[in-house]
Amino acid sequence: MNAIFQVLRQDPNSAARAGRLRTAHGVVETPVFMPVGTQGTVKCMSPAELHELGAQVILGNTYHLVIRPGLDLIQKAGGLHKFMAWDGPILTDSGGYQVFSLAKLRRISPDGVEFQSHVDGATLFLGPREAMAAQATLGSDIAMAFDECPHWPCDREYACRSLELTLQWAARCREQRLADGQLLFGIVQGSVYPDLRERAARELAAMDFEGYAVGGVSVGEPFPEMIAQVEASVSHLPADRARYVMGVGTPSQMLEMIARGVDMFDCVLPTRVARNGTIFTATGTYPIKNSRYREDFGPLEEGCPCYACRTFTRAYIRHLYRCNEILGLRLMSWHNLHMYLSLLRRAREAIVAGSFEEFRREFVVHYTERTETDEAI
RNA sequence: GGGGAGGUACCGAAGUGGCCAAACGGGGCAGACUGUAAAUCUGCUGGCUUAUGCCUUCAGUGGUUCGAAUCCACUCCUCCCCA
Repeated sequence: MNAIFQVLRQDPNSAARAGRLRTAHGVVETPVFMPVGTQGTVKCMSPAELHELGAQVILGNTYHLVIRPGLDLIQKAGGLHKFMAWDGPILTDSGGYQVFSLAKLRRISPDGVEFQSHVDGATLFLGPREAMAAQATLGSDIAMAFDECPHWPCDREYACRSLELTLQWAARCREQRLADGQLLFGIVQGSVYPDLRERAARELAAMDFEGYAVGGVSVGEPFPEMIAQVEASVSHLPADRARYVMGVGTPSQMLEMIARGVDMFDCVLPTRVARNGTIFTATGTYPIKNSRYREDFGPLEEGCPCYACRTFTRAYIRHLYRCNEILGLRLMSWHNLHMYLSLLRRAREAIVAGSFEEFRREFVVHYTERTETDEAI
């Protein structure tokens, strides 16, 4: 079979599965974590470094790239892959998330969303038609439907109206022509209402997308709420298509979702938090900027094989951070991405080996969302 | 020796009779960050402390005043110019 997505191994003790997603720029082995490269770059990391870290697919963002440098330029450059010199798969977000994050700068209508550019205030319109055309020009491997990501909390009435819009837009996106070989994913919304989630999943499934995403999570809700909405969505999505939870999450959150049948994740956490001086480890996060690491000559994480840990000490990286030295940001980003990417790689190996539940339980026991600082108190 | 400028919290620097435990920067300490308006943002930064609370501070000493970082006198110290 030449299916776009294949489930290669189903975990016997959970809904976890190991899969393979075929894209125009290569095969993606799932479950997978996709580093976020909003403006045509995963901040601090070169494509060569991303390959070395084992990144299989990265994100780009339609809204941001339309504003800067503009589609014309990227078209002249020969598409986003060539422009940014990344030859692997790229997934582009449609700009739907900016409907959420730039709420103060936008106005929603049935045809789309009018944004005021956060850069220069210029008016910009993005709807299903524009977002699809833009992503076709960018030439990403996976395009996302244009959706509205509602805030949390969100009353039922708004959630209903918002979902109505998202579903209409999804249908319009589906009708649009994309670039050759470009895959399109639909996005389940519905806020915290399981019946809305179910309806969204069923209607989107009927539209026959190449893959499905769960949106509208990690918008401030507590984790039990998040996982409930993921379950409510995923359980009604076709099993033979890739499932992608957008904007998630922490290491343990991802494992919990893998156990519920999720295949793909993206999150700014490892890279953003790195630039703000926080390190991810197998036991949780800790702020390297804290004074207690002043004279700590151990690695960022004991036993970690990444370049930053093999080569530099906490004391040194803390010093770089405090002096605003770029290398510090790079090394922290390097380590955090390595932590995320290797975790998902090992999760996949565990699924293939039939030991995912054991792997998940083992990890979660040692991993706490608390920081080492909390433990010390 | 003569003339001038100045000494404020960890540092720089405002403040020149009450609204001053003292602006603002920096530094320091901590926190946040989940489809990236983010190398960003928030809080604390004299002591005691729940405090619209008390105590100790604006070079030092003494004074004027109901009240002084702010006015006066003297002392100490720093810098600049002329000898």
